[in-house]
Amino acid sequence: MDDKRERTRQQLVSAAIDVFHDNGFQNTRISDIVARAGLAQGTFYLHFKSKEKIFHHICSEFKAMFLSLLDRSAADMFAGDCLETVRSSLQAFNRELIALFAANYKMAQLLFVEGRGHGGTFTELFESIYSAFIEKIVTHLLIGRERGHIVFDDAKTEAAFLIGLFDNSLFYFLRIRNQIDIDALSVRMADFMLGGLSKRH
Amino acid sequence: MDDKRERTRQQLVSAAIDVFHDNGFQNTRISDIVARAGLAQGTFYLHFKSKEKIFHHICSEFKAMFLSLLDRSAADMFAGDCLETVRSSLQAFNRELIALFAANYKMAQLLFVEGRGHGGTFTELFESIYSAFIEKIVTHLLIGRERGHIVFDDAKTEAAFLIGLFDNSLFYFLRIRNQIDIDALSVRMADFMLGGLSKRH
Amino acid sequence: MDDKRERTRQQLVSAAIDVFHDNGFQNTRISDIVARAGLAQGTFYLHFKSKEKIFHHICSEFKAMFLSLLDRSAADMFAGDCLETVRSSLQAFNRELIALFAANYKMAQLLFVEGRGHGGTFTELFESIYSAFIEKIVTHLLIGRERGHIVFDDAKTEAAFLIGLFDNSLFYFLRIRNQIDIDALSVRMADFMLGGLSKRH
Amino acid sequence: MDDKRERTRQQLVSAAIDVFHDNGFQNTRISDIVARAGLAQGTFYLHFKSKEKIFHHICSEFKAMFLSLLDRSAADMFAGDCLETVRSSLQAFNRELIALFAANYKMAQLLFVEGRGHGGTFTELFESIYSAFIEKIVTHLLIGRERGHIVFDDAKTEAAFLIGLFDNSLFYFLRIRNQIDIDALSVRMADFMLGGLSKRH
DNA sequence: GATGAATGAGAATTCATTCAT
DNA sequence: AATGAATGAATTCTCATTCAT
Repeated sequence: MDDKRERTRQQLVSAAIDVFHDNGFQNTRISDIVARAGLAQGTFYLHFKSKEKIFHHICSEFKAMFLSLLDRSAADMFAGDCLETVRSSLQAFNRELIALFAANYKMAQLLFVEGRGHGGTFTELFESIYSAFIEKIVTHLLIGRERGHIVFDDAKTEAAFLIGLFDNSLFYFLRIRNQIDIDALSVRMADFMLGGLSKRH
Repeated sequence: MDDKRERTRQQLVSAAIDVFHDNGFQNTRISDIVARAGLAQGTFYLHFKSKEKIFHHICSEFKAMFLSLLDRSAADMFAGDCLETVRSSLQAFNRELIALFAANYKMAQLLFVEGRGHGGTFTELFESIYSAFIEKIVTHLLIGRERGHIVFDDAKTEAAFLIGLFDNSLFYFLRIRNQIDIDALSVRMADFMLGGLSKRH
Repeated sequence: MDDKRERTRQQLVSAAIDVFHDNGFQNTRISDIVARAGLAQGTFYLHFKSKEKIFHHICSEFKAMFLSLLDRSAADMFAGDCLETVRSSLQAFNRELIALFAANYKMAQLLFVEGRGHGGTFTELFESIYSAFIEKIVTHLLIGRERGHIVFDDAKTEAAFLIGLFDNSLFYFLRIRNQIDIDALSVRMADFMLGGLSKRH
Repeated sequence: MDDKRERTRQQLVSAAIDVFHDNGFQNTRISDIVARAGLAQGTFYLHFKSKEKIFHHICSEFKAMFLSLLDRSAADMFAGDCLETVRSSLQAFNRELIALFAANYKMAQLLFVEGRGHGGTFTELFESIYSAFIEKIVTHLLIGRERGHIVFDDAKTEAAFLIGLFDNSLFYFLRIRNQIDIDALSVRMADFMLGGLSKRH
């Protein structure tokens, strides 16, 4: 039955997420993955050609979810009629994004930590997701500026600000504090973002 | 002569910074370091016990510079009389911090990228520097709030925002854009930060 | 199959006994062992963590046989009714001991030669077996003295005499002469021992 | 001055005896020797070509003392007129031999432990001294038998008995008990030896 | 002669990958 | 498909020996 094959594969993936997260990609041995999955060494190679491939598979899964969320949900980030509409769409966007990261915390951390490394095998993957993020934010920032809600010179700089703010907060809450209040954070984050993007008075 | 020993050691450190930065910590072999330094394999072990130790040495060097800058320069970050004074001290602080990171770009990236990884040998080092950063920012945020310059609920959340903003911008400018206008960035960053921390109107 | 694993392990052990015996422990490289066993380098580490561990394993195996023989066979060494009974039990004991050493000549030599070295990793193992030997002999010497068959002041001194006599004879016959007449040697050894332990007249 | 050169050489030899004894030949590094001697690494090679050479030097020194003692002192071991004369010359011989070993305990142990190992670099040295010992004993045993003081079949077997008795007792007293009563031991040893070599009655 | 930093060959060890069962 | 023992290339690390000062 193909179900069985698929189940084994899923065991491998889920074990890999765990041990990659616990030990990092480089410190993880194939033997760690199969041990956690309760399978034999050789079984791994029936499903993935290498450690890189399974890591890629995991990251791609998250990348797909992430890009799909961006498309679906970023649409009216800064596009509202008045500032309060903008604020609430930004809150909503933040909330969805934070929720996605929180629900897939380990995958997200893997991609954003391991991928960021220099010379890593995953730089390409990371940069594709990072620039998609930047581009999407830039697009919406420009819309927001056009509508007069926000003010800035260089959209990419601001996008870098926003992404850093977002990324590091999740790092802080999920890894350092080990808990997160999604609603409160998305609201406060939206306020900070809008404050930062507002006209200086 | 002790000069000779010290010179060799410096060659190793500087070669290590380069190859760690180019290939990442894990992808670097001792043989890469000594090859870049133009020394023999065994020479490495005369100076450092392992790859971990030399990485630690490098990060500690940067950590020391970083903490000393924090102590020296963060003092009046939010402590001015009026908002404009605050703005200019924040700009000054940003400028110094960016300059430090830019001048020691490779070391900084090593610590903030490799150190962030899970299960890495350097998590502890990274977290010590990260929490020092958080604590320092928190202290000054509280002063700034007391003086009425800024507004917020939870200082640590705001600190995470600020650090993320800072860290990711440098990542973006130094690695993706490969150049940086320190003055412009420190000014814009200070504006965004103050905007984000201001009363919502 | 577990049989296969076990067979490989036995190949390693038996190859190790040979090369340790030929070259000595220190002069033996893991590569010598696997080469003799016709296996790959890595295979060694599937079964033993290090050269020390396999040596320990080998010595322990011999130690177990030795101690079991002591328990089984030393019982009435000096416990007979008359001197002639004592003589023949001593002969029997010698014969068994010599036979054990002859049958496991290489292991015995390893333990008694390599183990005796100072600062070696095996001093502890050797001394445990040496003192077990001493204690056992002492016990029986005391019985023999009680029954009036033998005469001496300090049992441990005499035990050291007997063990030296035994150990060095085997060394001489097995290594220097390269052959041994077990029956003749055990008889002559018993005579010498009883002569040495008898009342001076 | 050549005195200085000689003094440095002596420091090396004496340090080497100590560390060889503490760690065994193989576990001793040149760096251990020079560290103990308080000299620089390179200095070693001004005096000895290798670790083997200095070990050889040390053993040869002891070998010379040993062979000279054998020549000087074994002469009338079993040559006396009556058994009591034989007994006292044997005691005297034992006493001198034990004294030599006790005074040069570390050198003696080195030769008799390290040298005995298989495949060692020193097997030749050890065997030359061992067979000189055997030959000397055999010579005198034959004299003793001729004079009717002692009884045996094969002189080499008996020589192996005597040497083992001697060697192992010193091992026991010097290394295990860590003290030795030379007079008592030489007397008791002579008695045991003569008893063992006497006619069975 | 003495120094001690540098060398590099050689040995141990790890682990991704293969393959017979 | 699954197993897990075996493989061997790749890497770290040690230390006797050399050599410039």
